[in-house]
Amino acid sequence: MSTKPTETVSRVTAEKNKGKLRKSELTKQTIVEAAKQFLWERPFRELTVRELMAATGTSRPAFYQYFSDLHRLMEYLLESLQNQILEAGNPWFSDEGDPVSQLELGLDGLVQIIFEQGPVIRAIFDAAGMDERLEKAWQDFMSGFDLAISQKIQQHQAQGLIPEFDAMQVAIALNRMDVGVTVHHFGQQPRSNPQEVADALKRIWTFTLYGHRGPNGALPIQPLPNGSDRSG
Amino acid sequence: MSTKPTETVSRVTAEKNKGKLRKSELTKQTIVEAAKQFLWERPFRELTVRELMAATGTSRPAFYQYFSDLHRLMEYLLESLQNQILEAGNPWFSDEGDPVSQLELGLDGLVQIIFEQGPVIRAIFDAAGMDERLEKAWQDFMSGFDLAISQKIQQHQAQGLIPEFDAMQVAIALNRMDVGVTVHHFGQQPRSNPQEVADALKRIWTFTLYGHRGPNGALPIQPLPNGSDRSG
DNA sequence: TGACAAGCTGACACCACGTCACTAAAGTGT
DNA sequence: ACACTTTAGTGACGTGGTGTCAGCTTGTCA
Repeated sequence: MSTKPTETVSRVTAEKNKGKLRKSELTKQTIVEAAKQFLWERPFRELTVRELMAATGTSRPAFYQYFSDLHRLMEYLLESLQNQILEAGNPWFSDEGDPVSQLELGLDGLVQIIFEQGPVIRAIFDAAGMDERLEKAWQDFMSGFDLAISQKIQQHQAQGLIPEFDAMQVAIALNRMDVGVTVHHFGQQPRSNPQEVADALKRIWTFTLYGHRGPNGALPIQPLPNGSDRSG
Repeated sequence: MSTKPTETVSRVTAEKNKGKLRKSELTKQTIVEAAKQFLWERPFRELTVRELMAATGTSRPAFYQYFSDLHRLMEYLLESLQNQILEAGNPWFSDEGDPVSQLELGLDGLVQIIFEQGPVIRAIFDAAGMDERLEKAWQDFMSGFDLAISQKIQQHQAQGLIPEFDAMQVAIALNRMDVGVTVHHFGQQPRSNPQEVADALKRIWTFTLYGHRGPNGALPIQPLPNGSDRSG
């Protein structure tokens, strides 16, 4: 976006590269893949430019042609991740179907994605604490979800599906829970069983937002005079 | 514990030091205080031994007489914290009174403590991602709560106060939520209003565990679809 | 083939770290 | 108060990872 190739190069690229990657782009992807592979086995704190580049076969200084430091590399990974999560993320945000089922679907999808790249996500999370700019990027990433979730809550509150409470505060809490839980369970091998994790998250989300029973055909919030509420 | 003073010193200490600190202990506390003060203003990643010791007035190498590195210093802070949290922590774990009220009391206490030392706790949290041993200590710290909470849940499940579900998974999730939320809100200045934060946490905990009404026949939280439940 | 750019590299200076041999200060017994 | 021992503190050093830079290769096109 801000750094665009020179005129000469872009012309050449247009002529010659029919779906073929520029060498630079190829090297960059090699670095990214090596990093992912590394992070799948060892934590971010042990990643060094030297070792990373040794794994790619090119020299250490070459790294700096693509990323100004390791945190920028993580920022790059975060961007890719963000797209994936938003995309496969959340049926709940659509306005179709029963909210509880859609919420559960969304959580299943979220857990699945994070499960698939747990260690890499954990690395981004860890790295965010070590670099101001990456931390900011992570916060923005999270804030986006905070906002989307709180808006959805408010929408359902307006429809009477969810009781009144401070939507943003609850959204922030549930969001932080999702991150903490998935990083905990999937951040390093051996990873936990995603189904159990998803079940716990679904329970907390649905109980908190919709009460302990489904809203479809049943009152989302029902006072139930006598106490028999279990049998989940 | 492991490092105990020599025989001579301990005898002398017993005789002469009536509440008077040894010089070394004094210096150590100076370092700890300087660190806390620093972390109240700037993140852990910017803390260096040089700058820390400059603030204490003693030389940089002196630091290593008390802590083998900055992460050990954070580990020391974690230990102090642990005591405080366990202590003032959780009325819920006692078996007296209405569980929902006790849970809410415990959460209020927890939020209060974390509020009071938010930036320091955040620093420990950040630092945990940068050092293997500190990370282990943090995990143990968290696991302790996971276990205690899940046992309490199981106990209340046996009494029929809480519906059946995987207690440990839910405990882990709620615990990670607490950490994520409090670090988010209180980890740096300006800190959020602790009351609002506590309210959100209380809602999620109680709705998840006890449903939206108290198990004691009382209504700890008014469900009231129209009503405003957050007074404070 | 000459010329130019893209990609890559060896070598460098930098900075924070952790250690060590040593000095200074504090404390202890007479 | 003194000599003596133990504890506390320091200057100087080597190490390892970082980020940069001038220059070398490689590839491409006229």
